[in-house]
Amino acid sequence: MSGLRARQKADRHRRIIEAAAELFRDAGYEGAKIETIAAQAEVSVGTIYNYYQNKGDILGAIVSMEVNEVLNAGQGVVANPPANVGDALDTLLGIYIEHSLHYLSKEMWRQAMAISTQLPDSAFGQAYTALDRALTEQIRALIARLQAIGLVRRDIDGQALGELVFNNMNMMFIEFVKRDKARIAELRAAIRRQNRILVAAIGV
Amino acid sequence: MSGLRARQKADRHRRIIEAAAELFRDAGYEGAKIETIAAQAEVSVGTIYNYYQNKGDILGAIVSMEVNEVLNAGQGVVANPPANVGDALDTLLGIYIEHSLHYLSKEMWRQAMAISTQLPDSAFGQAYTALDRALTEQIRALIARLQAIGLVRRDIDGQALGELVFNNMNMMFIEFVKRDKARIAELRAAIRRQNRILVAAIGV
DNA sequence: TTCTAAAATTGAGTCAATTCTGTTTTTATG
DNA sequence: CATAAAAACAGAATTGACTCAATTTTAGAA
Repeated sequence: MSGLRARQKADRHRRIIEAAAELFRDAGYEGAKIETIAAQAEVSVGTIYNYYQNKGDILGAIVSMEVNEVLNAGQGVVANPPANVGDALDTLLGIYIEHSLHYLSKEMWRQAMAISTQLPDSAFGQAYTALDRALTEQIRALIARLQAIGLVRRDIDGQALGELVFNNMNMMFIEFVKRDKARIAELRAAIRRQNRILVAAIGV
Repeated sequence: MSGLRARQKADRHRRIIEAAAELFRDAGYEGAKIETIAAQAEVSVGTIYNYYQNKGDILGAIVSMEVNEVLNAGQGVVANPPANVGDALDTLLGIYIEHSLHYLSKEMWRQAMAISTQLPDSAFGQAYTALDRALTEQIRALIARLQAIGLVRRDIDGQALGELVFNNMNMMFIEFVKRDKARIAELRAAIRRQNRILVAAIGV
């Protein structure tokens, strides 16, 4: 079953994603018509719906690539964190934030977030929630690491703290993508300021 | 200019909101067709669009009523908070959460949140952001009150703390409305657990 | 009362996502 | 090779939010 059909399938998947990514960037998510994506990918409209359940799922595939890359980059920090709680958190969250606009425009993020809330049970909705959980888990792992090193008090509830840090960052990120004018540097500074309260509380 | 025309206008507004609220609840947001809302409100489709810019704005009007009610209820807690930081936060956030499903179903919340992210510059998007800010401000006011009473350390950055608490609650609430099965009691317990870290850090 | 400009209403028409159904291509089998 | 079943494709048809030009209603002046 890995003959012609499978190859064509993979190729069509790729063509659709590439066409969509380009059009989403150029014309925006709403501006990119399925018909246009289909034309550019050289498939029919029906075929796109054979590959993806809806327009959102196409965007979802692009978002997944982005977040997985970020998760990968984050592993390095968890394995070898800066020797200071504040910097450790700032470095990990900094990686998330700095990577975030690499493939996705703010408008694409807005759409992706909206869809994941609107249709939490859709393929993309579930994938997005899983990605959020993976990020939370990575922050929790960093905290556990800092506890092991002795930089964070052992009696701190690492799970709760990880959720708190992720939730705050994520909410700040949502507000960030909602305002086209907002700058990355401001976002990071605001999050650092908020985390300072936590850092003071959990340091040994 | 407060004659017949103004009265009819107010009456049509009310009829549209009432019809929409009922249909959103019964058929869901997507399931409620503008045509049906118009029929039930005894106006034409065009008239609805004369009163509201789009379907989301109709939902927006309902959400605003809900949140304003919650803000009102919260004032009492800020004016007269429980004599204990953990309880004070829990009481205020508890009011928000317990009221939240009074007029709005989870599905309606999901749609409202999605629209506010998707179209942050629309009438509703801006109103929603303002409501979020008002809630954050109320939490900040509670913290300031607790500082004044002497329950919270004066050197704590009240603004940053307020944002942290609100962002975390809001994110948890988003996850809550995304899962139809999630119970209010569980949500409150999870938030209490997260806030415990903060409470330990900021108490005198 | 009658008339007129402004305001509001109407519903048929437009547009784009999604669905549906008949056709074509691929694979597996004899 | 021939062929039948399965998988995938195509694009016309449907659906529902939203627009707009024509019509109706209202407020106030004469």
